[in-house]
Amino acid sequence: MSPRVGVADERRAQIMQAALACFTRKGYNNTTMDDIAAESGLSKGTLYWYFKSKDDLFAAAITSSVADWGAKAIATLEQYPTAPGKLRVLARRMMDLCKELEGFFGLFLEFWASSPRREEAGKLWVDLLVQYKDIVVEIIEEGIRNGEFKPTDAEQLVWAIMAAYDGLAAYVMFMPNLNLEQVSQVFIETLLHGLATNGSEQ
Amino acid sequence: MSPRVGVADERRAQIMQAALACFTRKGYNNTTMDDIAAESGLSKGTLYWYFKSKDDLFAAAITSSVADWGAKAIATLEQYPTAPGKLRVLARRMMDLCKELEGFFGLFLEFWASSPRREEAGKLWVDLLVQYKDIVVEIIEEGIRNGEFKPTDAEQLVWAIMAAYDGLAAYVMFMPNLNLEQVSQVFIETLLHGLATNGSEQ
Amino acid sequence: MSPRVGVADERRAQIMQAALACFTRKGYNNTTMDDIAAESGLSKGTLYWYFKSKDDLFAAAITSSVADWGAKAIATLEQYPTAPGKLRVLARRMMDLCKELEGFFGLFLEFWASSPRREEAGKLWVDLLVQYKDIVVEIIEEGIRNGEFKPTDAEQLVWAIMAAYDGLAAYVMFMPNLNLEQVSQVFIETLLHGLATNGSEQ
Amino acid sequence: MSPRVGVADERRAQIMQAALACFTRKGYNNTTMDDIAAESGLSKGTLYWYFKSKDDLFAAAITSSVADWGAKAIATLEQYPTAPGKLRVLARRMMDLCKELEGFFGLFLEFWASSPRREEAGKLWVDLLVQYKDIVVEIIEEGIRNGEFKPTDAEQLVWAIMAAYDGLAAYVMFMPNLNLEQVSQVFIETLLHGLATNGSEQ
DNA sequence: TATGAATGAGGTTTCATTCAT
DNA sequence: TATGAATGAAACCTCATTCAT
Repeated sequence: MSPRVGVADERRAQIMQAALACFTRKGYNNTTMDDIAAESGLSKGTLYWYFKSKDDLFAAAITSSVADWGAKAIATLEQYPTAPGKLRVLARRMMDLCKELEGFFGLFLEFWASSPRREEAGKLWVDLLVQYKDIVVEIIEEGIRNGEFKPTDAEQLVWAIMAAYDGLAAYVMFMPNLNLEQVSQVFIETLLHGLATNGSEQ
Repeated sequence: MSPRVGVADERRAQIMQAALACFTRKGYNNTTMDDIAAESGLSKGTLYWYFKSKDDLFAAAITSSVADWGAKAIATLEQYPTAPGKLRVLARRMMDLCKELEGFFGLFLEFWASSPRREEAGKLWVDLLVQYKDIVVEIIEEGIRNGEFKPTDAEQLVWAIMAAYDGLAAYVMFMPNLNLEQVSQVFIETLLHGLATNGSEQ
Repeated sequence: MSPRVGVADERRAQIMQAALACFTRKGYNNTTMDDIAAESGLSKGTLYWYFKSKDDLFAAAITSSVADWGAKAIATLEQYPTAPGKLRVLARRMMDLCKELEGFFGLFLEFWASSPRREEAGKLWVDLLVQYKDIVVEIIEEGIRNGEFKPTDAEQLVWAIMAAYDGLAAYVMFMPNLNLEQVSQVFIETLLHGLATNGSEQ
Repeated sequence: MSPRVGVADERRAQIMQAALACFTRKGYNNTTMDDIAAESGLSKGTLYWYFKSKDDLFAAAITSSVADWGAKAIATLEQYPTAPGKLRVLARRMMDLCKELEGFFGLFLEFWASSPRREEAGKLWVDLLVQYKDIVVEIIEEGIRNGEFKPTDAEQLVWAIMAAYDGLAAYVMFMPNLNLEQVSQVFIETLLHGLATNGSEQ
């Protein structure tokens, strides 16, 4: 009776995927709804059947994509017992993210800057950032409680760490030669060393 | 003939300043040439007399503005003898920059993402970044040579540090509550601690 | 087979009613087939099963509605013996119509003006107008034959009278304060006085 | 120095004229900005240089056109001494208007009905109507004061008269055979007779 | 019969750029 | 030099209509 159950979800996914491909390839402003229609193999009208506007489609696409990744990252962390171990893994995952999501940070910034209603547009990103920040803060504070790390204002530090990775994700867009793995490793090891309680090396 | 030169430069400066004001206020895409004409008190035609295109005007405006700052930063550093001291000062200057230049990183990213010829547009930023990177790398390597810092791949680390500050500059645009000073301080102290040779604290 | 007929007619009526509600509320162009689907509680596809096009649905809806009223009006007239009496009643009925049908004249005019095939669209209205005109002409000519009215070119006069009521129906749409009852009464009494044979007042 | 003084006004007039031609030919909704651009020999962009929107252009065009006529009509009236004489002239002028302005009433109704902001759109017409109404009311009340007409609620009567002419102007659009002159004459004479004080014929 | 997803032509508007003066 | 009128390509979005179930 309903062989078409989920057609709507499928279509939405199909459209968001096409949109993401176009957006990352050409940027938000340079991507036209026609581009997305062509990429998805659907008509422009259909795009508007599933999404209210270009803005709406963008937000949906970027959110779902980032959310997917977030879930995976958290799951992975569970298995690592020590705080430094967790941070190292997280760092590696973030590098992957930079490649997988290819410049989402820049993409979002473009969207945000171009949006006449920046306030609103910004919330989208703030929500995601805060969510991840909290996860990392918890790891560090746990490390502090365990005596692995020395007392530190974790919240502030995490903002800087996240900003570093977002910034690198952006850098790599126009500096493809940047060796993200090395950068990330040197960075995270320096930080871990800086966080370490004296005499303890992990 | 030569007195005219002054007029032309003045006009260019006048236009770039107006452009910068508009761009930072409304973003690259949302700023129209009409906006800039109105802000500068000149006519649209005049804008095109001094600048080839909107792209061109943007590049000129952002470059001159950032270059100004670069010179100042370097001059300041001279006076501080130790590497950690220099880094601390630099960090403080970078925070100021975030406020002064109000989200130039985001602005540039938007411009880059929106530009059909990204390659070209990216060069603008890469040049600036490399320039600053070299300065900071030199400081750190000096510290290593002095025995203040332990051996580290300075180049890689500096990319991460710069990315962090650029990222924070972007974050603060849509999270005005972010306390940049604290973030910067915790961040830089952790890094300095991580760089420090054992037993030595600065 | 025959029991189905009832269902079909019911559906048609249901749709026309919903259509009329939307059209009078928002005008012809501003009413979408989606609006009508929502108002009728049916799907858009169903609308097209019963009506060939938006044009078609409009014509059907407006015609059936006006036709209903026409029948009633004629029936009422029978009971009044004198020509002036009939005209007075007709005037009162026309005022009611203005309210009941809320600006059908304007609605039709919009439809007609928007229709790429005006010729065709116009016929719809001409047919209705001629039909009513003939009724009123007959009343006046009867009055003339009876000696109640002085000889007059009834046909021409009736066009003006009908135009007046249609025009008022339109006026009242954007001048809701217009007191239709008073306007109608002063108008009709002046006309009746103008038509009256000397010495006779009704 | 300014051979181009008045270029703006000239262009505006040129555009409004072209717009009016298109609007009366094809209706408001069926006229595209491309049509007007083609008709005026200008580019679409230029249309928007002089007028904020299609609505705006429509309002400007219709207002200026009707206003032109109004001035002429009033001037003509001065020369006729008696109230009936004035009304007869006015009637004749109104007939001319119907032809000259070819269905402005219908055009406006379409515009009004199609406008999402009807309130606002309606004001345009109300203002014009009230203006003319006052002129005619004044004529009739003068006639009453002179003893030419019997006491009557002039205001109400005039609304009906104006509605009749507007309605006729609309009728004639889809009934080109309607003999406006005769209709108008029979109508106005009947009204004048109805208004006349007993024993006086004009 | 009935649904609602899918279509795509076409509309209004914006805006970077040019050019006559 | 400077102006501002003029251009026109292109973008987003709507909506009457169709069609596979």
